[in-house]
Amino acid sequence: MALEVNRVSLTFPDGNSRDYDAGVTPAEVAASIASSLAKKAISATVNGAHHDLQWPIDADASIAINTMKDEEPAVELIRHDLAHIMARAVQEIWPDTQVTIGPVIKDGWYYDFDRKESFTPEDLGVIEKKMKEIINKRDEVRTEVWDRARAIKHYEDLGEPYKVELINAIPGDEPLRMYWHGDWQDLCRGPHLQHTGQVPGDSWKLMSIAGAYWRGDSDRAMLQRIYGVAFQNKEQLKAHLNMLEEAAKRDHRKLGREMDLYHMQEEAPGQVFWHPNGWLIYTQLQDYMRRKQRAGGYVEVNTPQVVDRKLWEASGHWEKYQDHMFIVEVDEDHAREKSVNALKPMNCPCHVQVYNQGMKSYRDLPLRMAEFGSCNRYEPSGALHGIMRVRGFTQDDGHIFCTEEQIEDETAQFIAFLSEVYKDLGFENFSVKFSDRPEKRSGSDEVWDKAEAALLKATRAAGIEPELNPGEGAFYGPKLEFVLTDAIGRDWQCGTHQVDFVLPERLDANYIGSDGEKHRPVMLHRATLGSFERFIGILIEEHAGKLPFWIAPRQVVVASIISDADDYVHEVVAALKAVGVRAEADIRNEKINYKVREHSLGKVPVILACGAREVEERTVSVRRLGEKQTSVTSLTEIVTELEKSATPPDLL
RNA sequence: GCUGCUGUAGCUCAGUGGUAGAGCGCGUCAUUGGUAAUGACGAGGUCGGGAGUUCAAUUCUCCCUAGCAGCACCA
Repeated sequence: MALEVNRVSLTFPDGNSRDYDAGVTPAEVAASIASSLAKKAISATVNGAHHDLQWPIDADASIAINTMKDEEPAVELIRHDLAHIMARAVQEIWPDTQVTIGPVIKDGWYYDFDRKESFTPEDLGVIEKKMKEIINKRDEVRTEVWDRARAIKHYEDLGEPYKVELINAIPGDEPLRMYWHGDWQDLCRGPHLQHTGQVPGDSWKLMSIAGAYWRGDSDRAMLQRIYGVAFQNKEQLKAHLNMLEEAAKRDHRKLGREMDLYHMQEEAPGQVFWHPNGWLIYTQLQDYMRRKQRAGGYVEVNTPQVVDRKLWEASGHWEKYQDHMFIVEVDEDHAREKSVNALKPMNCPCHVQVYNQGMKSYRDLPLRMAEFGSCNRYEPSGALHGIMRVRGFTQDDGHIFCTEEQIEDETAQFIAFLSEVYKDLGFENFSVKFSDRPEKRSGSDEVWDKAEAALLKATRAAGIEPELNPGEGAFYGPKLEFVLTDAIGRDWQCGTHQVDFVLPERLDANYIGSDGEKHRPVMLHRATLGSFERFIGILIEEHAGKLPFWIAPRQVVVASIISDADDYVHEVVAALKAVGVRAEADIRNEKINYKVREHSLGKVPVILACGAREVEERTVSVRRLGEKQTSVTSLTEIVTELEKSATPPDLL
């Protein structure tokens, strides 16, 4: 047969297909359809994958040409090209800067640079201006595939060692793709736009500068990272910036002050001084959890705060976490040496001590042991964050001692338990992550295989397909993490459920089986809220301070409109208090407008105003937080209604 | 812990090489007002801590400390 060019058949979204010469690029395909499409095209989706317009197609495929109207590819390319354009701008302004990597992230992108001088906030404006110039130049974007040696030589000659290292880290003989935005070049997987002018000039913004370790390794160079956000159009950018502004108002640190919940001070970094309002939330939550746990078959214990290092050595924590423990040394008069203790950083070893008292039978299992355990961890200074990441906190901790056969059922029960609690507290959705064996760990691979398999199986049996978090498990076992997000979308692990075959071994826990022999129990570490501190922080941000009535620290303010109503106000407050509602009188000599404003800012859910009319009719004027409307209700009715609202959900 | 930024009245923030200012809040007085700020007057600060430079430091330099953003860490 004579030599002929191979043909490929491309199928379009409408189901029609057309034949092209093999090696045809999506750009050529677009041009073959319409020149207007060729102009508007930004990329293609080929067999479901995002494809550069310049990448040749060698086999039959499905194809869709993307334009700026296609949100997903458009946003992806805008952000990705902006990363390159920003890097080009930075190198044009400061040629001694070295470039590293610049990926697309949620809402935008970042790029990491190595430069002697620090970028200043003012520099962001300068860079933005240069980026706009580059966009206006409408420079062509080109791409070529290079072999490894050529690429390495290229970057060595340019004095870009980070790029050389990146290439060396790319596995095997994978071809390397090079991109040019005008004359500026970067190593990049792609795809990219056709020219810089396809990036909208006004739908993005540089946000901040921060440090970041090269390749995420704290032993390596600290680079300077510039973050940007980008969207399809100006309106979306505006909406995003507006959202951030609104989110800042929900920050628990701001609301904590405004609602007078707690404070922190220099003498006790990372530790909370709870004020009456905050402590009300805390105790309300604790009372609720205590009831739930009792109903869930847990026994509650309490264990010491200061514990000799011997126990931590036995558990393995001394070896692995000593730097993160608060050490307490005590000189004892007649002792040969100082006694060295640590504030407990967690409760598990203590719970095993309680378990180990007396003989346990298989009939005692599963033994569910709970403690509101106060812990102290010397967290790195940079990790502290309001009350969400602290050095002194209390876990709603629990350890379930059980047999291997009981793991699955106990896991399923816990997931159901946690879901109920989260729902009661206003969290319908949460993400679940599965963390498997870390590099630094105790226990044999065989034990880990068993633990991971058991936990995963139980989770799936509970109808949850967790997101995989490789290598993030605890040193003694795999973890299930229940993650909630704060006002600006940062993830926080709250609940956790962990399988542990290691600690019972190290601390010699056992039980007598039905065979009359000693056996090792499995330990399940679990916390529902995680810590009260973090959970309350999340709770405040989730509800923007407008907490569910039953958990709100201040529930009702009864405000007088005229002083002739004062006696009646006190009567209303007394009636509410009598049924367990947290009510306070406000009979200050102030106008009702003033009182309403002040208590609204204080996030009081219900304001009951009383004037001459209410006194006369034995009613109250009800104003609920967030509503402009008021309504008049009889005293007896509102007392009944608020009594019900104040009842915790588990008691309804 | 690392990089950068910040720390002035209870809060939010201005300001200056010659020991400080606003608004809100707080106190007093007047006002009894119907659903997000009534008015007048008044009190309140070793300008995060220490050292240095200087005739003089809240201001400039260095160290420490705490906070903020991100990274790293998170039993």
